[in-house]
Amino acid sequence: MASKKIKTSVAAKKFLNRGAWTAEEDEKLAQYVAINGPRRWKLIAFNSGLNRCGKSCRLRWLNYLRPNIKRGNFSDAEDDLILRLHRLLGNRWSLIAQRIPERTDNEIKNYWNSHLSKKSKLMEKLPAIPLSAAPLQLESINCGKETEASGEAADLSSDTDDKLFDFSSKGTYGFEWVKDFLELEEDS
DNA sequence: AACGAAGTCAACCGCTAATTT
DNA sequence: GAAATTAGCGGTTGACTTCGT
Repeated sequence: MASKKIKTSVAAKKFLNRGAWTAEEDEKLAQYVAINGPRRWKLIAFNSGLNRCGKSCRLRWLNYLRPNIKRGNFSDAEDDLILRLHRLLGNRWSLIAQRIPERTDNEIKNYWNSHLSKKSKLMEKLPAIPLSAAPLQLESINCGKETEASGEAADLSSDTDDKLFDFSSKGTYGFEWVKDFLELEEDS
């Protein structure tokens, strides 16, 4: 059954649009999601008249069309925060993104791969130099946004250091947990 | 000006987890 | 409880742009 399903899926894919989204497609998707909400992406893809798969629609919405997405250059504070979060969380891009307002996991991942991974390696070679010469400017980032994601990363809370990884008790963008982490880091 | 190398980033793929039936 | 469906994640690809020669 699975193989039949795969064959159907491959055949169907031949007729789906791929590649870059047009402004017209963006508009269709945005309109449909505004009315019906961002769920059941397969239905969204079908009902909105977009010749795209649901996965593609979801990605486009999450990374470009949804409100409150900041695009363009990363600030020094964001750089610094990403570097620190990556040291803490590794390649858990979605977790990192949840703590950097208005940035998507895909954008952060790309930014890390093209910019920060080099910077990070450089830092490792120069351990005496702190990650940032300036103190982390948490206030400069929009911290007021409490979201549904406050309970995410609960899986991490079962890790070795419960206090450090207990995100559930902090506001998603409160950054209190980051301060806790940085204090622990500095003490060691 | 022309060309190749390197960098960037939007989009896709495969997989797993979560949810629904 | 099992199967099917949906959502979400991280890695990778490939088109496009920029840079260096």
